[in-house]
Amino acid sequence: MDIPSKYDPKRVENHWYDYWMEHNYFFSKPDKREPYTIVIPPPNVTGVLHMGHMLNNTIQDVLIRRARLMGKNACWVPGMDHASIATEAKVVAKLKEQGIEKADLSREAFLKHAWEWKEQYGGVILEQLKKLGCSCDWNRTKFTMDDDMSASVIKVFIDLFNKGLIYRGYRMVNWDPEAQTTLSDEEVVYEEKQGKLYYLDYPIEGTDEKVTIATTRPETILGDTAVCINPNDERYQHLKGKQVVVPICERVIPIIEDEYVAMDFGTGCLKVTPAHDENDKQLGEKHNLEIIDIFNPDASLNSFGMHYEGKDRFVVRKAIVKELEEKGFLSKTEDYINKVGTSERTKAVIEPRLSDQWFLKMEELARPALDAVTKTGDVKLFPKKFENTYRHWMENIRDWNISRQLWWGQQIPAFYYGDGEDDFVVAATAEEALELARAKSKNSELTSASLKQDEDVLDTWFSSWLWPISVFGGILEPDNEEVNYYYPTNDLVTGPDIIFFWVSRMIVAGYEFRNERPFENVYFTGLVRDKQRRKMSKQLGNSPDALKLIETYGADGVRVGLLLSSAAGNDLMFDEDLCQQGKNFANKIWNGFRLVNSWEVAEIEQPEASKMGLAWYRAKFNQTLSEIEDHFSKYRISDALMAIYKLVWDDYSSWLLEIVKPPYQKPIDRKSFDEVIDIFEQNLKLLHPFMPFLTEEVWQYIKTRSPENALVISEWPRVQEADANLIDSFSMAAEVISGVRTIRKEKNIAMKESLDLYLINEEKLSSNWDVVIQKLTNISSVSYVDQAVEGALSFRVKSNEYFIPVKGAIDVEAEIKKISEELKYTRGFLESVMKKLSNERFVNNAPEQVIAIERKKQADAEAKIETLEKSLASLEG
RNA sequence: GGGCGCUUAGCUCAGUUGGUUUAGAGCACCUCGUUUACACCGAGGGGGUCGGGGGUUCGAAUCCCUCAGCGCCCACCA
Repeated sequence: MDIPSKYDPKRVENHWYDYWMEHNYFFSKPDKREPYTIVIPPPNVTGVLHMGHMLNNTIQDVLIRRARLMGKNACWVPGMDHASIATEAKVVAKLKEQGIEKADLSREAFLKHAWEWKEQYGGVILEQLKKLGCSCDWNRTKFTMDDDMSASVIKVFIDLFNKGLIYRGYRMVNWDPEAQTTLSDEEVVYEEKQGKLYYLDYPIEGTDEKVTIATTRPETILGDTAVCINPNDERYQHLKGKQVVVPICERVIPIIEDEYVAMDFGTGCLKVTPAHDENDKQLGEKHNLEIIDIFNPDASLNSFGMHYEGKDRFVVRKAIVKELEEKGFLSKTEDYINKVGTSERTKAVIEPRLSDQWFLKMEELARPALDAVTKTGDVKLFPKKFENTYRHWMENIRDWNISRQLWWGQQIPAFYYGDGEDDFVVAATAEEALELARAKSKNSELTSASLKQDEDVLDTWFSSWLWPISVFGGILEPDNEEVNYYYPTNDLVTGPDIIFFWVSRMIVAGYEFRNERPFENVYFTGLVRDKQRRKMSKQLGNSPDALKLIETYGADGVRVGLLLSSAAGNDLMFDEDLCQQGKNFANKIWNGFRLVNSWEVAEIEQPEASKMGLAWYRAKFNQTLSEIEDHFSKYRISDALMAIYKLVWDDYSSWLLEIVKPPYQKPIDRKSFDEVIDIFEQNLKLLHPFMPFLTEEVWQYIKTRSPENALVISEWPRVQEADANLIDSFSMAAEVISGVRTIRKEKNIAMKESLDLYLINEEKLSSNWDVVIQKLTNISSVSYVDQAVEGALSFRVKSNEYFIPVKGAIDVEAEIKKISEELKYTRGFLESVMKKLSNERFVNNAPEQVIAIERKKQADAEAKIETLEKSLASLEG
């Protein structure tokens, strides 16, 4: 039977994924085993697979698959996030294409469209994750707007409201005029923009004098309700108690005094617009100023904008500057770079806006979550550096604006029965609300028709912060079997960009609603960038098509490529060459299998070389395995993979297989063969979390396996003691092999021409390795001698000296040169050692062990120098 | 403006409490090779005064100071 020399991922990947699904290997339910749980960071329902997802989910799959192999009850919960702003924007855009305006639809009609959209387009990404090999328990797929998930959100809202932690407030919020909704502070991105500072003259009422203020937003003068000076400002003492006239609208406003004003910025005179600036609003409250809101929700001017009514704020800015200039109010303009808040989602410039919003008090809630990371270590962040970021945030936490002026999401369960500030109740259903409202208003005449539910929905993160609990029903049924078994989860893998949005809030929710951490470890991946360190983005078009990559390199190749150079928290400079490396590795493993598979087995004696090689590999394997375990324990996934990569490529393929390989067209002995197969299977187990498809394919090719014996559910090898002596002595033998190969190469001696090897065994190296050396270098005899062999090529390993007599004259001069160089290096080395040893203070202060090491170095170097000098003398003599 | 972090071979990074050869890996590079698993390969090789300067120490890539460059987070005085 012919096996192709190239591994073809396309041929096998779908097959094995179907096989895994068919046999329910990813399915998890509570049992006696130890659980190992990961909840997926739910991708947006609008999302398509990009490189960030690939990296993130590959890491999760590695962790889950390894846990499964370790005999744990591995449970990876997949799902999607309803992503209110993003999704609503997509649906609005789609409707617009069909000529439908959201404003013309009822809430119910819009939501119907939204759900239709979700059913039709949503969740593509989950199908794509399957292509990547993700072993999620798909039976558990959750959506943050599933009935039970929404019910959990509402329950939590009511609970927090009843605890007095949720309040309604008329506050300055970040308004996105394009999406026409509020954003939380975290959703605002500040960008440096070249702007101008306009100096405007305000006439002082009843005089010919004027006062000059500086502003970046001249259009807001129509909302001015005061001018403020610093009471300590010598320049403006004469203005105290006076009033000024606002240009254009000619409103008369007071001059107030407050130390808040910086005397050294601008003119030291500040215009106060309480409706459109957070600081101005605070000034306004302090000084009882009128609030004049001049904007419509879309940031066009309203009737306070006078002749600018209906025009956009930026249009008005230009126009009003012109008008001010014409009328002589503009004294000068300066270039000014300021940071402008923009919407993370729509990129629109944020407008500070006063409105009724819902807030969650965070300070008290945050405390246990802060301690869990910074004090008790109940929650560990990888890499650790993010603990600082986290601490800083949690220590300065602000109240969370949880209302959004959207329809797609969980509608806030507040019901109004009157116009008073406090005329509302919070309840899960309209019926309960009515009952509460009747009691609260002491009006038994109230009917459901007179109740009006709050129009707004809750911030998407207000549902996803419950994710690790709510996916197991832990909010609605806090004592159910599932949540008791799976919660707290083990590892969370996500990006550092959502540490505040999501990670910190989940920790808060965990302690508040279950009195327990939501997860033990958080692994932060880096950002996937391109070769030039640019972020991957649609606009730049530098983001490769994820599915195309899988098509080209195979899922395993892409997984390995992504993982090879991505330490936790480090950005990954993605380059397709990495996937090529992954693909090459897959092929290497494939061919390692092909070779073994081609061997004919016979009942013959096991060659000594094979016996040695196999014993050595066992030791090497165990040594590497313990390194791998160490890497995993520190979440150094790339390092773990690299260790396996080298084990399989170098130790297994290049050394072991070459050592045990039977001569051409000769059979291999049964014992060696069985052992190689066993070793290969152990390798496949280590590789499986990283390269699930290839390894399962090969695993099932080696032997016929029943579904109970699939690789995906086999057993992760246990660390056994590694024989360090075997490893050391082999590495010396490997150097000898390398020495012979170098000579062959330098002298152009073909491999098929056999050679004789002589050695002066100063190191007392065991002769057991001779058979291995002979086999790998085609040496026909090894002889132990006391003296240098005349007229032979030579090389040294430590203080051992090796000689290979060759036909014809050797190039004495070249030999002398080579030896002289080696001598020079060794003498230099010895010198550096002696410098230390002859330093009294070193000898007196350094630990004994360190001195012993230096003495050993000295002895080795001296022995080697002696050898080299002898060789040199004999050559020159 | 405040805070955190980074700077080690061409590239991406290791280097664990300062001491195991005058610094390691993978990739890339160079040379040779159609050896009967694999050219998606094999063998061999070159390449770094550990960002600059100063200090502590018997000893510094590793600790301290300083300068330079880069990145991230937070704040946001018109």
